[in-house]
Amino acid sequence: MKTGSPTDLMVPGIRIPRDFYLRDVLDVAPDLIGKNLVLKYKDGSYFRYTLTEVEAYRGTEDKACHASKGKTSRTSVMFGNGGLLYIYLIYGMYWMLNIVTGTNEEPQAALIRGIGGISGPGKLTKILGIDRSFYGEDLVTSERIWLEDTGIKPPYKTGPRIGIDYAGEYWKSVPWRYFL
DNA sequence: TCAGTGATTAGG
DNA sequence: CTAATCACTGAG
Repeated sequence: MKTGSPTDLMVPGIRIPRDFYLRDVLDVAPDLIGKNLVLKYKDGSYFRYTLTEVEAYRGTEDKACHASKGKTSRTSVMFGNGGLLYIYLIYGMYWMLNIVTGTNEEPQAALIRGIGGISGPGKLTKILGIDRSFYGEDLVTSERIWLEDTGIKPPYKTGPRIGIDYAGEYWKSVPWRYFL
């Protein structure tokens, strides 16, 4: 069994059900802080890391959200029900891990920016081995990746989202980044 | 500050 | 087909 950093709760919890993800991303994203991300590998080993940093991307209005350019083959999963993973490659090197939220035709997702002691969305997917093959994976039914609720709700801070200079002043400034 | 790196997208 | 873009990272 692989374990995380000393900051991890490292407490097994209960798999989070569908309803959790079907809410608005502005409710789900802060609720993700303190939840455990669990990965099970083919050799039987586990990762169980606490989510420490998350960003919300919300709807076609949000100029920072990939769905603002409409539904494409890449973003299609965001237009479905919550609980599935939206994965994409950025700068030719880094896979981004996003959790789709909301209900049908409400394109939303939460970007996972930090887990356990690992800070940075590109670094964590590299360490976890998350790639293209996780696109559309369902956190509610998957045998290799899911979220657990330990019942602990740590206090969190908020701030503007990172790396979205192209989105314009307003969308750049909304405090949709949540972190420990 | 800046290069690396390649999928995705819009446009011809 | 071409070219621009990019929810990042690590080196200097």
